[in-house]
Amino acid sequence: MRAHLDSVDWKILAELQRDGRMTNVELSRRVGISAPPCLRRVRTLEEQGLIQGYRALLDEKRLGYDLMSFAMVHLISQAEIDLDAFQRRIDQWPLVRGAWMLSGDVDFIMLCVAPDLRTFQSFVLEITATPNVRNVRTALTLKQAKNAPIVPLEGAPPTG
Amino acid sequence: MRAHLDSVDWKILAELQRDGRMTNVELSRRVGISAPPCLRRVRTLEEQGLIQGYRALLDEKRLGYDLMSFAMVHLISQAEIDLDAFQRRIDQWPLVRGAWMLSGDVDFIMLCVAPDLRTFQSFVLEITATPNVRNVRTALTLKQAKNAPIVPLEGAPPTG
DNA sequence: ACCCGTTGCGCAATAATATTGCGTTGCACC
DNA sequence: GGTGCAACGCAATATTATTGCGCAACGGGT
Repeated sequence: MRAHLDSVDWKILAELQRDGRMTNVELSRRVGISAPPCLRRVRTLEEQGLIQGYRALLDEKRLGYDLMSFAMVHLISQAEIDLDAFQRRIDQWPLVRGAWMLSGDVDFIMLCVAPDLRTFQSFVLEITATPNVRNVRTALTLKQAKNAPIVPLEGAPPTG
Repeated sequence: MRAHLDSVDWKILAELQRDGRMTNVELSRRVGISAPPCLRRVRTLEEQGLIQGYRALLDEKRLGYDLMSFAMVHLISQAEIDLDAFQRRIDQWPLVRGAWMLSGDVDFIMLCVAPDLRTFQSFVLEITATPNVRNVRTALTLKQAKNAPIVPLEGAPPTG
């Protein structure tokens, strides 16, 4: 397995990040090699876990999730076992799209969706009622100002 | 064009959200119709904008972006023209992966990546030096606790 | 400098998938 | 009961994915 990614690999990642359903023929054309080695590279990137998967990007508003909000959670105990317990709790909440453990003031920040404010409010109550939760602050999003591909790839690795 | 999504459409969205590169043959098998109408539905969903695109999910850590952080920005003026100006600024920052305009205390929250702390610090200085920015608070992420598909779809629309 | 193992390329052939055309069916609305 | 629409699925074709294989480039060891 290739130890280091070359410029063709970076191009592949950038292209698939931009359009994950591009055909391999088109992809190979764009990165400048023929289709078979291109596909082999993609498979290798997938096996290495550098490509973790592919997702369709949906319009959540038009699918009934009008509301998107951040929820910032302070816990009472930050012991590892308690952090783990809270993460397992997060996994079980379907309204939580993304979540991050933070350094500093707030312990977790969660990105949540909900069909309406009432649903969201009762969800916040549920979070608040969760063991080890000290308090929850929320911030409704008014508008998504940017939704860029995961990693900024302009053809060159960030470390040179 | 179908006014309302039926259960097959929801299944398609759920499946493509989970695996955006699934072949149409496999997809059609999973949603229980034959391949041609399945593909036609997918195209329609794309044209309607309900499917906005497809993305490969990359492992940002292993691609050299060790650091992920939130940046919460207070602006001085919240006049529409100033909000728009700041959004255009956001678009030009490649380290910003996602950004949301918020209600309440903070005006914008931005999800940023960087190869290292030094790069991130100088980026924060750049944000701070941006016109109309009152202050920036940052919170480094220690760990991504969840990265779920955009919309929770368990086969049924949220509104019934 | 040469040999040799390794790696990755691309051509060509095959397998699988996407896409189109078309006839049929179910259903709402006269 | 007829008619038009919408969506289905079959079958045919076009396009794409995948595999096998031979060749060229590179690097290490003699």
